[in-house]
Amino acid sequence: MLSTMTTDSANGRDRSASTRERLLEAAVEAFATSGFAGTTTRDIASRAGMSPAAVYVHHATKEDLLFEISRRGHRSAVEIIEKASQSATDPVDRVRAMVTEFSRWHAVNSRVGRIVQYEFDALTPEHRAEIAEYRRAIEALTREALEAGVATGSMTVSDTKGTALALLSLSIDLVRWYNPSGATTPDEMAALHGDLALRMVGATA
Amino acid sequence: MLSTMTTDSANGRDRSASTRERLLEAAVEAFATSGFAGTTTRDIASRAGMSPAAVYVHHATKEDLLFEISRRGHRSAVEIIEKASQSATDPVDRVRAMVTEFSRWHAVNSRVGRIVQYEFDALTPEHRAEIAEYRRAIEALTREALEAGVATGSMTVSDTKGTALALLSLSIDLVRWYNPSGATTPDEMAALHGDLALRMVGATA
DNA sequence: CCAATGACTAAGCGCTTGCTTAGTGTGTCA
DNA sequence: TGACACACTAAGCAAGCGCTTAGTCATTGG
Repeated sequence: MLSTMTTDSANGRDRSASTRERLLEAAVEAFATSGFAGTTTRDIASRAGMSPAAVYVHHATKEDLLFEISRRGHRSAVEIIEKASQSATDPVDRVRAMVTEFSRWHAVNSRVGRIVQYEFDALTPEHRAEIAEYRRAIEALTREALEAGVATGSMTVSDTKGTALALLSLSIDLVRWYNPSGATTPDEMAALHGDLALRMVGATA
Repeated sequence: MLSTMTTDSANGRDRSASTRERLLEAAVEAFATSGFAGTTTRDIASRAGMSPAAVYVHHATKEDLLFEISRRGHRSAVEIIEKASQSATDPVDRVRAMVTEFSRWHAVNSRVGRIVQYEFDALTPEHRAEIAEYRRAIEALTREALEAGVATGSMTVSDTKGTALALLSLSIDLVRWYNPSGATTPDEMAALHGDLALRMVGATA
């Protein structure tokens, strides 16, 4: 029989793991709201309902919290765009899928997305180097999709690098203003950006 | 005869005004590099070659420096996009001019642009209210240009509000990654975004 | 049942923060 | 020439910072 653990009957290991996650969630809220430099470790602890020192039982430094959030966020985003890239063989369908899913991800995960996109410079040089790899992968995948479309003649794009960055900008800039409790749903944002992307690459919808 | 003032023979009033500007320029560099919360008043003072207390001779608080930078930046951006809006009667030409000039502004002023776009939440509620007005004006001008194009039949846009935000995203997201000492010039960015904008609104280039 | 383990806290250390105070030096007027 | 005005600084204050230390207490394996 599977564990019927309730919140107040966790064993040591479960308790530790879930507290670690609670602190990460508290850090996401704090960093997304106040930025990394504007957030205090006391703020993170109190959002998680714990004493200031509890943060350091589970995470070595404040920057380690940021790195963990940024790494998970980037890996999730890369996964989404890779999956979208593989979902279609036709380059036009592929570009639509990639932009649609990338925008949906930024709308659904707008709090984490804000940290992912705006707190890159707050990472240590070593951590920044790892994160930079994920970003390069996303840009490369996008550019390759455009090059494939140009090669088959189904798209008209003279500056594939610049256009790839512009496509990504549509999705990424969402985290600056998107309001999860507003009227526009992630699906609507995703569909709009997917349509706009096809126009931007000169594909016939 | 006009003043032949040299840097070391300024009178009190000139000296005061130029020191005030030097501190603002130092604050722009500091805020753009480290963010508002990550910048110390000592950092601003030392970038301006002065003692920490000198900041407070010319500016009441650190947030006042941010507000002055943000206000000037927004006013300049509004001016640019208003002028572009008035430069053409044909809606398609107007949209191209607006996006072209807005992107050029963000590429040329990428340091100030970063502060303008990312430090909005660091302002006091009163200051934030004034800045919000400038932002509303920019969004309204853009949406109106699209509505004019739809009305004359020269554009095909079903969601004018969403598309207006997407057009602005192209320009604004520049400040996140644009490198002034890189290979791409502001003119190139501006032209690319102008072209993409016309495709996005379904205009025949 | 008892020693060991490890999650968690109270208190606080050394340092930095935004900003102030008290004073110095220099150019400007009557 | 001397009193004033004002740009600017040296020193420092109260508060808050990231992080540590020393310890309490509940759970667990033998």
